[in-house]
Amino acid sequence: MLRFYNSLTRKKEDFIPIIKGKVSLYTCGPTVYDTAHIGNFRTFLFEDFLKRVLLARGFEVYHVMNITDVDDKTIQKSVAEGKPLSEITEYYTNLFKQDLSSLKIIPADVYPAATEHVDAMIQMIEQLIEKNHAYVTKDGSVFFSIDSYKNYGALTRLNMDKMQHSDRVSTDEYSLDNPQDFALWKAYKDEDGEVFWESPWGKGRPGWHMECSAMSMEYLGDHFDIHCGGVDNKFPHHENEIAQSVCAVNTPFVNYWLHSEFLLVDGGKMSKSIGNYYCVSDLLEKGMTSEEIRYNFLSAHYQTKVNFTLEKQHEAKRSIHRIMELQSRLNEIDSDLCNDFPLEVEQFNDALENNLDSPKALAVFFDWIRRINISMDEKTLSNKEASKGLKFISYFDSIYGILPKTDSVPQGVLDLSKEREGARQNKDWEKSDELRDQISGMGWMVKDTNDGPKLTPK
RNA sequence: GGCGUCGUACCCAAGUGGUCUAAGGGAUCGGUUUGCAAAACCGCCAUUCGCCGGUUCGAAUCCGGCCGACGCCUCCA
Repeated sequence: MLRFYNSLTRKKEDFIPIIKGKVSLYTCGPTVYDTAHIGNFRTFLFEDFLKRVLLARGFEVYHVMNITDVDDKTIQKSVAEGKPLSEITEYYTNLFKQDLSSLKIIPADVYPAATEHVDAMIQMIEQLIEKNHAYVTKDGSVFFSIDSYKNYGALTRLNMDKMQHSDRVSTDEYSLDNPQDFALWKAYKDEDGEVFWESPWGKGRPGWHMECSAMSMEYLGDHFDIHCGGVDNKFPHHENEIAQSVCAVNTPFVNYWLHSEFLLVDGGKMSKSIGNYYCVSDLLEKGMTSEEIRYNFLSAHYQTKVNFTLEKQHEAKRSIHRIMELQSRLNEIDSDLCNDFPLEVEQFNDALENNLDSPKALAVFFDWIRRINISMDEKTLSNKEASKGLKFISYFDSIYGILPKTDSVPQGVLDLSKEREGARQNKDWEKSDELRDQISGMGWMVKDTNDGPKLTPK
């Protein structure tokens, strides 16, 4: 039985989907005003892991990830660069999708963009006004009245009376019923340039939280299974989303809220000014592979902070190597075809089902690796067990996605290796070592085994 | 100021009342293997879980205090 830690109840709960065997999943996507950084991708990678576990446990998953393509930052950028909003957002949306695919993240079923769902948002805002949960201000903005929703603050348990106001509360909010009311619709201002939509309240654009409520409802229905995001989105984003959605349709909104913790870099929050700021492409350029990035993120539990440092690449590289080494050892055995898994798969699944305990599952997997290696060293591994092992590895990788595709050995390297074998037969060690260096220079390693040389990528 | 998360070996990191004299990975060291290296494989590596008290037959796990780190507090995953 799958169990998740539900942020809403602050308990680990059995996962029971609304419709048996099916899961409706909504994950907060990026604001496409700049390149997403690896902190963002920690969350997306956690969501990918969740999805892969759901799929592996036999659920049918319908996954929606929004693209926020209109907000202050996107508008600012489009004005600053003198380009239409859509040009900016399309550019960064494409970059985002490239990064997703380079990290081997399974794509969502839909990526709805906020700007394509403004009508649905307007409709929802009208419903809220009608039910007295929202009101129009003089300038033509619409605000949600948090006093109209008794359970406001349930997710984060914030005491609204004691909250210290940050100086970001702008002066034009003096007209609000409650200074903490949030915008559903923002009236047009000059700095918005060409960005506006017509609405019953005049020109303007939707507030940030609105898109997730309107789009999740459109694609997943009023009430769905899982909503994910980073912890920082609990407040205000998710809190506001709940308020809007519940008040608009009077049904429960989301059953399970899952939040992933922050990624720290060199012990602190990533920030451009400190310079500890990485994008996926930065890491790839530094020679880190997408598998190594996945390993680093997935070797910690999603609810703990991960401190990312470049030195961790080594650990990832060695661990991945170890798995691949076993895989290639097993591949050399004539294995009987069989559909079973080793016993350890049960513990492995238990760990995953227990709130996605990926480090624990990894530990089980590495325990199994040691057992099989010992058994192979003692030459007591049966063909059937070898076959089970290969199945286990591929099942493992269907969830972690950390084994790179193995390249076939280039002909040039094969030729050199053959030449080196000749030199070794003649005990011409000098020439042999020279050829080994040459092969190494081409990115391949030679291992001299009892069955002849084996070539592996470095 | 309010709310919250966390502190486990040299590093990373599970475990949240008994099977814990605490998984797993990396590094180091020792060994097997090897023409030699490299790689691979095996073994070793915390009587102890930030500190101090308490509850309990029993605590890394629960409670209180202290110290330390980090985050959120109106548009940052």
